[in-house]
Amino acid sequence: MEIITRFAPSPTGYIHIGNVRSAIYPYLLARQSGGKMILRIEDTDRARYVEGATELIEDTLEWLGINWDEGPIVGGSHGPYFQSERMEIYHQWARKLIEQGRAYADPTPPEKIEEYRKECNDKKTPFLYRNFRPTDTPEWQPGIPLRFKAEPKEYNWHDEVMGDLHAGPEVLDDIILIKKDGYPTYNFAHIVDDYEMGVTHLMRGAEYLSSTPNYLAIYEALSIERPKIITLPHILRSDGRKKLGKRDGAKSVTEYREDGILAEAMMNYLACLGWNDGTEQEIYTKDELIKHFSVDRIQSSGARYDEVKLLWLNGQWIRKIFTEQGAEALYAHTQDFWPASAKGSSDEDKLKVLSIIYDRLKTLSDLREMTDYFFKDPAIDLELLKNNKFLKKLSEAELESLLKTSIMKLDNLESWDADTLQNALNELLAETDKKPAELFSLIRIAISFAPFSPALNLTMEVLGKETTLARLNAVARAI
RNA sequence: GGUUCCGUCGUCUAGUGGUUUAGGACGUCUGGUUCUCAUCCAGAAAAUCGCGGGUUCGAAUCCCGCCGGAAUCACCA
Repeated sequence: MEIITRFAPSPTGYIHIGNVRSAIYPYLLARQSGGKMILRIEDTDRARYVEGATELIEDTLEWLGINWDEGPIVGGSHGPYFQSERMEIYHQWARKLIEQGRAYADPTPPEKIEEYRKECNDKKTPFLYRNFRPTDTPEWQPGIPLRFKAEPKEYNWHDEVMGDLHAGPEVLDDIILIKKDGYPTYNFAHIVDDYEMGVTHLMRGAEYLSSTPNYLAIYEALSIERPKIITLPHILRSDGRKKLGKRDGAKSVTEYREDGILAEAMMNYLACLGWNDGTEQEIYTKDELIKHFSVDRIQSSGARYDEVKLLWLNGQWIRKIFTEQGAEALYAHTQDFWPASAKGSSDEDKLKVLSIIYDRLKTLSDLREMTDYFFKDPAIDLELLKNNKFLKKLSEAELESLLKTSIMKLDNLESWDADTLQNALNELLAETDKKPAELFSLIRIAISFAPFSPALNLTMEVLGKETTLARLNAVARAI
């Protein structure tokens, strides 16, 4: 049987890291089985609709490398894929329920319902609408909401992640199927759509766990087979045990892209948050995830979101891409992350800088802070020199003479490559009788005035002879 | 409050009755890689397996109770 999964977001804003996983897992499952993944836009709440949100969702998925076989843009044989365009389908299924006496139009005004609710709260009894079911129900027509007529009983079902679940009759209620504006609720629409679209594996967050018995009742009343239910545990806030949501400052996935997180790292981190293949592997490519993913190894407990580990993984991926795919491959990801000073520089120059600095990057945006001195002369800060823990014991005269000796030595070099420079630096150590910590610190600070930089000979090579000597001279004069 | 789910190092996790002195990863700490920062390498600290009973020769693993946390209880999804 072909596996068909779906990701069904509502276009109410960006996709945040708390809920992308409900797109990643269905994708992995569909791809590994040669099945299909459907993207469906659940836009039945007109009040919460956000212009452009659909495009943002599509863009986010695309960035992550998640493509869909049916849905907006690509089309498909089960469309339309926007719920707002499927009204007639919902109404047909609704009429079926009415004919069977399993749904009724509810004329009760909202204020009255509030009263019922309050009454129950005051008496500290659970509020179940079916206890207040109106006796006299009109013909269903636009402007009146349609409710399911619950037949309370026990439900036992199997969840591929949570195992065998059970719920008593007290959770079954007369939930709204169609709102008074004619739009279906999620509760009804997703059941109809999943069935019509042939979804075989339903993956969704744990927040739907407690309403599942009500869904089961609808499948039953509609006499349709339900998909396998796969409940994904929550991703928790890093500072507590609460579900991570937008209100907790859950960042959008695109925000991480802007911060220089690689899509590969994002996918890797999220996929492994709450899932593992039982081995000790930590770094997974998308293809490896597709190959090794399995639903029965998804955790049933929530996992805390840990940005520090994401950062580590991102560093791993930066290095992995560089060493396995080459400097150019990594460079292709860096366009938006260079400092303003690099604007006029050639790709060739930036590639050279990247090649010696890449293993220091945690995020691509670190480039902005870490590479500025390659592209423009740094401001001379003598305090930085004089307060250095190795240099502060040297007098100004000594510093100046060391610089001049170094300049002379370097100026006489015939070629300017890393090996030649390392040799020259080693010779300088012997000639000046200084420790590496002293001489190298001096030169390093003088040419960069940065808190850190790549190996000295590499930095000098990339900077070039002219720039290196000019900066050393400037510092020698300033002392 | 009702209902439901969850509970192994600080965090993510391995573990499905004995090879477990509970393994790995992030983080932390220490040392090494001729300067810095990072990488990399080596090492350390870190979990009475939520608690209490039981079953068993033997339990993180099975059963019961309790405790703690979370989710949900909308004409939102």
